[in-house]
Amino acid sequence: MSPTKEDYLKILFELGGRTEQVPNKEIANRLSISPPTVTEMMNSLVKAGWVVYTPYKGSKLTQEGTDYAKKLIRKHRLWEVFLVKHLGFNINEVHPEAELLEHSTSAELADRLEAYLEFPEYCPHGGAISTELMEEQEVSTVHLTEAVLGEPVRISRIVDEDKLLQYFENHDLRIGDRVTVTGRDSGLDLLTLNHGTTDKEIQISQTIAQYLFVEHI
Amino acid sequence: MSPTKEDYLKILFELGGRTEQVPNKEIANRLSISPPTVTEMMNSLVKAGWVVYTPYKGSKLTQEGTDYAKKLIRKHRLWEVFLVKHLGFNINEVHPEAELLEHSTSAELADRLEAYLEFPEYCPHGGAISTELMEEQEVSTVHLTEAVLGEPVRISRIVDEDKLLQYFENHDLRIGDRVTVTGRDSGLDLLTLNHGTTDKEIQISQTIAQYLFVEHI
DNA sequence: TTTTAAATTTAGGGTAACCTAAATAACAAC
DNA sequence: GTTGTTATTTAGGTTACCCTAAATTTAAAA
Repeated sequence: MSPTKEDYLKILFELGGRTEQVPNKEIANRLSISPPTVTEMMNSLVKAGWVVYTPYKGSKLTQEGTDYAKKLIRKHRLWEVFLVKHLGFNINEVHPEAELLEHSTSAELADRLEAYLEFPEYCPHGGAISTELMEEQEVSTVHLTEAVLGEPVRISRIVDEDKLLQYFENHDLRIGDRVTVTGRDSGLDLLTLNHGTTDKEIQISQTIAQYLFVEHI
Repeated sequence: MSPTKEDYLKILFELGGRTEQVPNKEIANRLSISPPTVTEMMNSLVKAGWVVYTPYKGSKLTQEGTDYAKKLIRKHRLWEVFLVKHLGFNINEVHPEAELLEHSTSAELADRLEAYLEFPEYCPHGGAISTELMEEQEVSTVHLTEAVLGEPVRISRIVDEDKLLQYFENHDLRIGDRVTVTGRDSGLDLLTLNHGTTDKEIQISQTIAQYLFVEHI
């Protein structure tokens, strides 16, 4: 498996490819490559058994593909914990480092690293580390955009892209914070929140709010 | 820089390409690739300024190439220290792991790792970590095959290839051990040693003895 | 000095992973 | 249901890194 192919599997997982068909365009956008390249790669991933592909519709991960993606994400998150906890990296610096390291990590190394870190449950962005917890987290959390109006939720995970982290940081939104969605304007792409601790009103883009995962409390 | 090109630079350094012209065949052997591939790659490394290449003769590293190779070797050795000291890996298991990790390590990460490890001087195989110490070590150590007959030496470094480590381990040769070369038979490719601690006689292949570096004491 | 052996290069080819431009399919709007 | 827009695929091309077979250069041996 090449790092390139591994990236496709991971992105597919992150875009919901475990349960739904992910259109090529989404993958092309996330990886900043052209759509024809995605088509080509999907055919190759199908041949290798990682993906089921329906032309013009999109791709879904097979069970093997899902398992592989989860292992990669686990490695990624383990490295993030190490980089933050032991090497003193800032939370919004670790993503690109872990992105590289995950592809160079054997199963043996991942297991030993996990033990060394004393079996952390979550990465610095709130993502579950054990593959079992990953499933659970997927069920129990929803995109902030899907939270019920007026009901308080707790921020449990932030998709770790450095620019997004900066955006949420700038709006005083952090893991563990309690917020309540008070308004939604799809026309203006706006989401209005009430911050549980400061009781301040916060406005963020609905599109970007998709990258925040919350749990009802 | 691709991991592939990085490997070429590192091998070149290890084969003495800092001071001497290394023939293509040696590189081909060490990387287990065909000679034409080496020729092709050398032309590419020349164009990028890492290497000076004389057709039919061999290649030497430029100053930039040397510096780059040293940085890679430093990263490699830092990871080895981490894997052995903190993750409990066996010394002869760490080489392949570090071989992968070194290519995914930013300068920032290397520096932080080094500090975390409390600035170790040597890797588990006795190789110097700081780029300055690397130069010094190169001057002060010689291949075991070049040790003066009858004069005691101390084993200071073992080239870290798992198979070699096993070979030396099997002959009770470890870093720090004092030995004296008592005989040399180039026809039979044999080197006879006296082990300083056990006073036993040891016979090893001269070809393989090149991968042991010693210091006169 | 000529011959022979070994190392190296040239020639020609393959796969992976990218690209652009053009053709086609899907879907939404009228 | 035709039309137009958007997504996707097909066609054809590029670069990096690998290969084998054949030609060439170098160096050693006769």
